[in-house]
Amino acid sequence: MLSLKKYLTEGLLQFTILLSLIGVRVDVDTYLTSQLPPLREIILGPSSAYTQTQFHNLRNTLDGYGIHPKSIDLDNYFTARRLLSQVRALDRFQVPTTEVNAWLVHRDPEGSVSGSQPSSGLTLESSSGLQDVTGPDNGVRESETEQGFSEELEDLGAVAPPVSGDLTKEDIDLGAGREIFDYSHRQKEQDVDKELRDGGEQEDTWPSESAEALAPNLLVDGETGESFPAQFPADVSSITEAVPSESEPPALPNNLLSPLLTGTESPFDLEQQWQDLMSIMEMQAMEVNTSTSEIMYNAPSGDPLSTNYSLAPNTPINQNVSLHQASLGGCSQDFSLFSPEVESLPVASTLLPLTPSNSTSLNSTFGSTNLAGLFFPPQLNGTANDTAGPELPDPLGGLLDEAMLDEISLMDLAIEEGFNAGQASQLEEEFDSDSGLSLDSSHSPSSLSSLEGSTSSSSSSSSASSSAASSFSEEGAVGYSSDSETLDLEEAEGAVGYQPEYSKFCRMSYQDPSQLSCLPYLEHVGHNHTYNMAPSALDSANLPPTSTLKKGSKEKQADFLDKQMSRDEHRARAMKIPFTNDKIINLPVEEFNELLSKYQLSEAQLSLIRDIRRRGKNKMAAQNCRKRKLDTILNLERDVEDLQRDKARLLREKVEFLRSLRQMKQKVQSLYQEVFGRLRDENGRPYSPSQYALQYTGDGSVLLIPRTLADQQARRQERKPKDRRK
DNA sequence: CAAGTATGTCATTGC
DNA sequence: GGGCAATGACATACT
Repeated sequence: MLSLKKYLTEGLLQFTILLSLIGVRVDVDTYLTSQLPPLREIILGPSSAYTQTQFHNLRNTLDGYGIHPKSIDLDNYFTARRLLSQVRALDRFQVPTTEVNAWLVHRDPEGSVSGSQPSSGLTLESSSGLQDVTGPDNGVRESETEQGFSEELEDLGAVAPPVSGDLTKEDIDLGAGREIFDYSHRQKEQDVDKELRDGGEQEDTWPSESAEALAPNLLVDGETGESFPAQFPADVSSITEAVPSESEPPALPNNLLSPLLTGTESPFDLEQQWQDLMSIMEMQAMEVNTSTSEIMYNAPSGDPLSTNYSLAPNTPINQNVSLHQASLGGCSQDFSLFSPEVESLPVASTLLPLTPSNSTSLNSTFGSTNLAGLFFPPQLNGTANDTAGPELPDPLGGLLDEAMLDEISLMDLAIEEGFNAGQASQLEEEFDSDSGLSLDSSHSPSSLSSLEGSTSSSSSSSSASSSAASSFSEEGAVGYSSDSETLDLEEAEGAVGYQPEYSKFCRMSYQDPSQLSCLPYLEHVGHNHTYNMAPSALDSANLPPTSTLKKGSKEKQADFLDKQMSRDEHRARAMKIPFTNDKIINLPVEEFNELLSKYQLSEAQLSLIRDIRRRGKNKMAAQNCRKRKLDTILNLERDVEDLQRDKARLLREKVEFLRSLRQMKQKVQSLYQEVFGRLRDENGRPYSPSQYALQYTGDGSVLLIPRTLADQQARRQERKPKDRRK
């Protein structure tokens, strides 16, 4: 019955409306898809490389490479154990995870990143003394980790029941509704109607209430006055770390964010959002930078060298790696450090610079991963060694830079998606309200008015039985509850054996006679847009049943009914049509023809009867059509709300991801510093960070290699993704 | 009185 | 080809 055209039209309409209402494309899936793998790798898989590092066996290895055995004493041993346990703890780092598995994934067709094994340097061999965290253990860990995520997410309120499938369900509902108005659906609508009417004032106050509800979660930007989620600053801080704000704050946004920003059109004021974001970032830049530098270098906070150094590495990398490149799915070995498992997840990112997607590249990639190179990008090495002096430089600076760059790109995505503080908080509020899927969750005035409109159109009566009447009319999908003359008409028609109001109320009455049982509730429905019966019927209707009434009231009623009669009813009366308009309209064709044949009707009468029938049917069709339209709009509204809720939830999760990632990086960095700082050469002197660096290998061992070698490897690996990209 | 809304009606289309 | 449902467009009444 439904034509293809209609489906297409409605589908396109819905799609268009959805897009326009949402305003911006929700790329969170893409983001998550690309974002998740590294995290998972960090958490689940390759991170074992860290834990497998067997520092407690340093003595043996160091012996062979010229480090004096005496330099590794028991203290070092236990320290290494402690560090090792800390590193292992990274595996259980709590990173929110949800139904990300459901998101569309992309596989990066690009090959693996291969590299050469370090040929020299100190090897910190692994031994059986370390726990094996590979193999089955990973699975256990994964489940544990995910459980931890879930718990944390629940604590954060970031876990929402999947709402996927709603759209599909709605589509089905819509489809069915076009042919037969589902009774339960109507009942629901009508219940909602009732609620809305009962608590109409609530709806009006909703916005303010929601605003109040939002208040606790909001922070107000001191500069812009805009409010943003309380957790947002934490997120921004991670970004702030990545931004070399002290060196060239404006350059980064321009260079990094503009490519994507300009590439997408958003109804939101991106510029304003960016300004807000930058203000937030700048507010936090100072404290984060100083604290981070302190942690990273164990240097006095006042040490300008170390502080500057912590910032300096960011600049060249950020400039070299633009988001534009990242969006091309280019590889960066930096993340391969964390994510040898990336190839096991069909999620090669198109947005993040991490993708050793070839499954064979795991060992080679990871084995060749030059930790020092990661931590000391070439640009950094050159400058840092010169400027930072003998003091421990930032071996993790590069890693952090890259990762932070990702954060920037993610935030850029957030901005691109129209994510601003106000919106996020709003969405957050929506997300908190867990009842979005039900119809009554449509707080929007429009939906309210729509519901009211739908109700009033079908039953404008204010009597006590209005709900029942409305429900009935809704159910009948005709939209017209009949008038006050129902009883009279029934009795009048009863003489003829026809009950027009029944068929009028229950348009499908002749299809489903059982629905007639609901008719008595309609006695007091008090308006009349229906086609009245023939004059004779009307006359008779007004007399006998109301004989107990005063004559004046009867006349008044007659006048009232007269006024309530439709034009066609008047015409029918004028033309002395011998049966009711309801019969004319609602009778099946056969019965209708039969009825006509029973009377000797003039051509004018026949014409009028046909017109009445046509108009009457069309009137009901129009009402049905409008009701359908209304339902469609309501469903779309609900879909939009659902999508917005999903978006808010995903953005929240993104914030959590970033926060966890930042913490993890800081921890790795500090551990690296601690480990490196405790290494001693044969003379018992510490190694210079400017000359040596630690490098993890695929087998879990850690090498202490000269920095020059590390730089070479880093450069080599850096070139490969670029070449492949071309 | 203008604007918005609700409803009826007509014309058209497709089943 | 008639009957009919659906629907866009317009008219009208009402708020």
